[in-house]
Amino acid sequence: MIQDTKQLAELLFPHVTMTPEEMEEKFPLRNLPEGAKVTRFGPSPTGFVHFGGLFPVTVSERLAHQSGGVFFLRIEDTDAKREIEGAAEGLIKTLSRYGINFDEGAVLGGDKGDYGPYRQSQRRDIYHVFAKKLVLDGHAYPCFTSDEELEALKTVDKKAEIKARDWQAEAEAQKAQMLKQREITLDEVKENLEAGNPFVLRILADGNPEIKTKFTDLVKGNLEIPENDEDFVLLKSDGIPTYHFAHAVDDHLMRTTHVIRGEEWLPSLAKHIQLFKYLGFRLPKFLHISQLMKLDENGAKKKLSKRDMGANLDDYSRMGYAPDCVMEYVMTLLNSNYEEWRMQNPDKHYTEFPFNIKKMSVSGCLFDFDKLNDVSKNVISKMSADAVYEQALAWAKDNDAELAECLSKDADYAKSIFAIGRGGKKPRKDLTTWADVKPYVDLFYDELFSIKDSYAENFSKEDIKTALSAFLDSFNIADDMNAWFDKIKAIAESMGYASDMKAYKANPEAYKGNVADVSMFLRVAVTGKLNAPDMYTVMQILGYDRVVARIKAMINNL
RNA sequence: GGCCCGUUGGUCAAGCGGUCAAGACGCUAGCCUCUCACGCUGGAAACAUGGGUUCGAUUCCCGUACGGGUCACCA
Repeated sequence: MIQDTKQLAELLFPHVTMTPEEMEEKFPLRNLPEGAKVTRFGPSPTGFVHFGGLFPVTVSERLAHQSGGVFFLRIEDTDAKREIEGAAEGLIKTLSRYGINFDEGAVLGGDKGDYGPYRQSQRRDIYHVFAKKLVLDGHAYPCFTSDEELEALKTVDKKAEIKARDWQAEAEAQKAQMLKQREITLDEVKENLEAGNPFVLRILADGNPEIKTKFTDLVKGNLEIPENDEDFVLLKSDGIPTYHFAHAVDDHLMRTTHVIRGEEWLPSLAKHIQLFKYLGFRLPKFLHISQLMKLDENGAKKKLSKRDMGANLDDYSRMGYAPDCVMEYVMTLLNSNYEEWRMQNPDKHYTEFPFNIKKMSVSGCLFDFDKLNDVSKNVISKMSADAVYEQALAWAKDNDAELAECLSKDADYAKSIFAIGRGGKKPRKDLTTWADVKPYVDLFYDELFSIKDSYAENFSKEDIKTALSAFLDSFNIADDMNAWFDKIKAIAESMGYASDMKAYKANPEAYKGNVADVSMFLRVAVTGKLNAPDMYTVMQILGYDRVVARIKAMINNL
């Protein structure tokens, strides 16, 4: 180990002139009311927003905004190799559709806020200030790598070979290697530097894994964390920090109070605790959130991975799920008393729910489409006809041009369709996604209308024709619902069908059928389907001419 | 394999030493009803396992099994 850390630090970071103290002054503690939480979302711009990612994001957003704090966006673009062009913008737009908005950070159009820059790739100088301090304090050392070693890094896919690895041998080799690297001398450092050899900065870990320290995670509860003894990388050879180092520096300087992330970070927590300690930073609170699982072909639980259907948040938009519905589902999973609250507050927005960290699940959960569908159905049933119209139309414009055409040509007409059975205590729940709209409204549009269901064989065509003709003879669009239905009952009676369901059920043999059958004759002719919303209302919306035309067409085609 | 986390019906879950072990989704029987969509009343269905501690364990402790996560110059 090099004793003269001052000289080493100057050698490694001659360009760094600022001190950690100056950094502290530059990014002072936030002036926020007591209890206000500062949280962040720190995506790496490598793709779409993952459904599972919605968990930590939502918790972060809720906790910050519910407490009058700050929720900011930090782009963690420390891995240039994996970065995807435009991914950051895509993430922001997607989240915005889901009602997740940031107070500060790397928002669209540039940085906003006093704690930036908010892209890690632009914070290099800041990290180096603290890297230098760590070297100075004897907590970090350079590790030079040869070209061959660098080359090997590119070709070896450690992930792919994960099962075949000899873990023990590997660990021993690593340990030996680490010890050797620590023995580098000042002269060797100079030589390498002069030769232009790249190096990574490693932490000099003095932990003992045998020693476990107690740590309280706000979600997981009391944990036992073994001390870290692994000399993990702080700065990569390009001078950009790894996640661990960037996390410590950024969350400290940006004054994050609550670090909210997936539980896959739990194994790294020991490293982070150690780093905060070496840096002299106060540890923020941590919430490690359980993973969202999916059932694989073999019926085994698996982490919902990127390739799974339903992993990409944008998939839900395409499938026609409204963002509010997805968020409602997420809330039911995030807080176990959410559904109870919802029953008591059916009309409130989910942001009014008092989110409670204590009510968060400690174990992971399985994604359940049935539950999503149910939640979704309920959310849509409570929307206004106008809201349904607007969202359905927006979806149709992107996904179904024919439907979009129908809906947009007469907004009032479309809204009258969506108003059916809406607004009361027991609203209809026909729509789960916007993709359900077309088969639901098709009967109201001649260009979508067709006879989709057929009459059961046990009814004679003559009876059907007789009923349809009789209806046409007496049909008056101005009738109220009772008068309208009385006429149908009269037709039923005249044909030997029971007009009263109770009478029919008491003695079915006495009749050829009942008024429900007669209604069905009409329903198929008018709607093309065996099942449809209340027929009186349907006819009112369709109007006299179309009702008559469809019934006549049916009589002719039978 | 080491380390970490978890384990209540098919799924999400309440429970925090004494309960007939909530509720929701799904499934299911029936009622209501002009069909559907609602709504209503029921039903089947669970504390992984072995030891402790205790008058008493789903609840506390230890082990086992099972599940998950992680072990990069990725986050």
